[in-house]
Amino acid sequence: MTKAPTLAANREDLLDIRQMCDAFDVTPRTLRFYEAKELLSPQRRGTARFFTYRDRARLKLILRGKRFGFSLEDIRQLLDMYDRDSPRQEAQLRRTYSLAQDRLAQMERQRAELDEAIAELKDQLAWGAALLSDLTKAAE
Amino acid sequence: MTKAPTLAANREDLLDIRQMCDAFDVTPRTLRFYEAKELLSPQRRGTARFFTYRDRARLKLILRGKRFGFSLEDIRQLLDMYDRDSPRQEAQLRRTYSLAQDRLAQMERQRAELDEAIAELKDQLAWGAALLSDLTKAAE
DNA sequence: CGTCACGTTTACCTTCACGTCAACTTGTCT
DNA sequence: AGACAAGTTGACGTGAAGGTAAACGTGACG
Repeated sequence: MTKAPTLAANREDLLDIRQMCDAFDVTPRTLRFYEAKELLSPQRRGTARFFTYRDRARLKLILRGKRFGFSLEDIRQLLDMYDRDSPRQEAQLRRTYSLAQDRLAQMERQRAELDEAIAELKDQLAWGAALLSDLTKAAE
Repeated sequence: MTKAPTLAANREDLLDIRQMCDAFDVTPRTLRFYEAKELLSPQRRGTARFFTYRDRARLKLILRGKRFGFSLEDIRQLLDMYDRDSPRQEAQLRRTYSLAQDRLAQMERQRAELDEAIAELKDQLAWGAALLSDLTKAAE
């Protein structure tokens, strides 16, 4: 099991880079890289970083997105969608909204495909199991 | 709509590189690259390539795998799983089998996560829709 | 027979997502 | 104050997944 990311962190807590790395199993380099790409924006006290609840929520979405094969740039464009209480221009909101609709459609296609892939793989496994049991019998 | 990959191709048909590219919407470079990586093994008449039904089935799986964020190397290891009637050593079969079990578990986790992600996104969309309608009303 | 469109090979180029390393602060312990 | 661990910036390196360009071969057509 990979450890739960929210291990004893309240909404108002700030995590330093090490806690953040341990919580999400990423390297410091990765967090700095995401900050440079404007995917995260930790508080900076002097030069040190402190990651807020918002950063943690975003990082969770980033890592999830990656698992589904989205690029960081793709992900960046969508992250704002999840940012409920940031000020918005209507035009920008409309763009984000329609982008999110597209993404939803894409994810639903992906789900259908995933179901299909799972069914196929199960089929192959059944066949493999049968073949293995044949081999075992033949060896007696 | 992207065109159906199996457009008028029977199991015994051989496709040349152009037909293959058109059918799957990839470039020749990609097909040659996959061949070099031993993901595909088209017939070679002299220097020319002809892609078999097996190649087409494999390419479909390759592209699907990519959409789910798997690397080509990941995919290569699994492709043999789908290769029903290639000769097998028991040891190798067992490895492949257990690898496929792992992959199945991984895909089922991914499916759960995808459902969650879809639910969240829908929620955000509903909220966005409400916000947009507010903005529209306020503008009247 | 020329040439024109494709296909092939080899080699180098590019982008993304980080890893690695050096040089430098900064906080902490003693 | 000295030392040590951790964190930071900046530059450069790397592997995956192709793109691009040059040089050559080859079949089809007029």
